[in-house]
Amino acid sequence: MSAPSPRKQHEASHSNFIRQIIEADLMAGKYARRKWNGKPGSAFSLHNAPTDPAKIRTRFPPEPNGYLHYGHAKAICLNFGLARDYGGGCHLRFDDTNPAKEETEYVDSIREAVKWLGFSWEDPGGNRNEYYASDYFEYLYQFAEELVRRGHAYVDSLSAEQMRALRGTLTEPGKNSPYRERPVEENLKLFREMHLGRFADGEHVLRAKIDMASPNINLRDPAMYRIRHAAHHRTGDHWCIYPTYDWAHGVSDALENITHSLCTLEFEDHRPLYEWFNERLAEDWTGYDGVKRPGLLQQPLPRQIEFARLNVTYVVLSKRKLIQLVEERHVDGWDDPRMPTLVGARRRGFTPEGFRLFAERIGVAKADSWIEFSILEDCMREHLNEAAPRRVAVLDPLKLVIENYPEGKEEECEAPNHPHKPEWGRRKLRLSRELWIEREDFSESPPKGYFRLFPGNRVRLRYGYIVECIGYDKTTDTVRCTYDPDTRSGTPGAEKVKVKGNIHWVSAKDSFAAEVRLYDRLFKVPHPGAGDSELVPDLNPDSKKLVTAQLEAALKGARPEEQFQFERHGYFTADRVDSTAR
RNA sequence: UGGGGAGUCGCCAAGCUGGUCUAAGGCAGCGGAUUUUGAUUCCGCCAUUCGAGGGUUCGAAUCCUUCCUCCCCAGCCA
Repeated sequence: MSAPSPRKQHEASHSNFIRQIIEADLMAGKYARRKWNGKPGSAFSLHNAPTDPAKIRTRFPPEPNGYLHYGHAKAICLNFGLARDYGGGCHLRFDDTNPAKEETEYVDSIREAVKWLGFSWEDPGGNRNEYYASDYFEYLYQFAEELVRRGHAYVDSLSAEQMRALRGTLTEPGKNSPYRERPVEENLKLFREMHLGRFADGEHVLRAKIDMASPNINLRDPAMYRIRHAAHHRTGDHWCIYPTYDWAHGVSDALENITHSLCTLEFEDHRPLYEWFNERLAEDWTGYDGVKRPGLLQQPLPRQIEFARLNVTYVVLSKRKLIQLVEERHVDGWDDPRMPTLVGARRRGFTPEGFRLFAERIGVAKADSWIEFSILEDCMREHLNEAAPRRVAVLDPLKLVIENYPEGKEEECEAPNHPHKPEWGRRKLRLSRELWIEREDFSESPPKGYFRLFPGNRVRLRYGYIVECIGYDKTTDTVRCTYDPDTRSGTPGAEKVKVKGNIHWVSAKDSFAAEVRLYDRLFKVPHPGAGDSELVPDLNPDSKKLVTAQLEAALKGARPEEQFQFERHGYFTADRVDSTAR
């Protein structure tokens, strides 16, 4: 009978430049013939495979060397959201090409964070799709040898400093390395010896042979392999040469059948290189022996698309700055509720639903932008307003005595668990002569416009009676009141007296004390550490406050991560790490 | 001074195969209504203007052109 609310009818446009690209590709059937057998592989290995059931494939490719933060949440929602919306799959790929920096510990935490945000990396065909760049080391090595054979790569024996000197500058072209014209056979021999561990770190490096005069510095013969005698978190000591990001990333995408490879803006001028590598590998090649060899990668090749990374005011997301906060102990660790990490956000009470709403609300584009922190907070409140049951908590308790209320008498007042959801039921609050109220709800000499408790004023005890303040006893720090027995909430005549103020309370006898932590933004300025300025002076000294609150009895059994709205205060979460209910 | 990007309301962001744009939507803000949370919900208001100038056109945020501003790039990091 009722029409949908007009507000819901015209949902905001979710259109963005990435969706347009995908929709155009889908329309053109660009990726429709890709083959897939559930296992990343070369053109040869996929030759007889069936058609890929996933319409598109995206990937979230974190480097397992730190904790995920708000920025990653945006990327996760984007990649997984697109895959979901277009009948595709999104792979979780750990980009672990650098043995010096990566650890297994982070792999677990990243996996958990993605799951927590509500996403799964299983695809329409039922494949698990959890991959590691290190899974492709063998492919990468074989492909690199092939590029050497085809004259597209060479072993350089310059030191890092010498190489830098020859690279040129932003405005001057680079110069060719003296080793650039090494014959193919010699390159092959040296590369194999690099692989075999015959050289020390840094002695040689495999470079793509592109163009030292390119105005794009990434094309000035970029490194593909470096020698690192280091144990890798997954491959152990099996390798002593490791591929660079530029070499490994595009190939990984291609092996995994990725269609749309999304990354941030700083990789824009890496795209020509991304494409160069994949195109060289995908093209057919006729060797000096006259034998034609087919391309190594399935086509069409993945397409890299760049979007603007997330910036949030009052928040710092650079790894360097986050490490500084932890190491210098300005926070209590990576999962401190004030940290912009996902583990921190979770303890803070931020929710997956809130993050997904946030990602949707901020959109995705190519313009650098700063999102106001309040938008993130609003998204969280928007979800919690729906999802969190209401409870009463007095965070800064002040004693109140109802002098005309009989000693020993108790009454049960009913309060709804959610004002707009009667189906959530009601709970009982016990009213007695002595109560705790919020200190800021009383004023001996009220400022203008103050309509809560002050001598001579009447106010409603939420869900209970109307009381009138008759004084304040300084020595016992107690507010004195009388109540009007005819004004009990929910009874006939309760509305006979109109009052503007409505304050919350808990019974002195029935409530319990508990530590409550109040968190505010970590920084007091919108752009902490802007430019190269110091970060520390920008810290908000009041970002964390501990109070001993009086909580209503129903809060006693709160389970870790259970969330509530403390009426008239805001949202609170039982800490999953540290919540000792008393 | 090389190359690659970006500039639409306080903050995001649609639109950019030219007319339906005196520019969508969200957030914030401002009014007002409901309300036992100074909350929520609801209703209304909120860019004659699209970085600036010039041009093409009957008509431009959308096309051309000049200029301005901001961001990224010289790791054997990602």
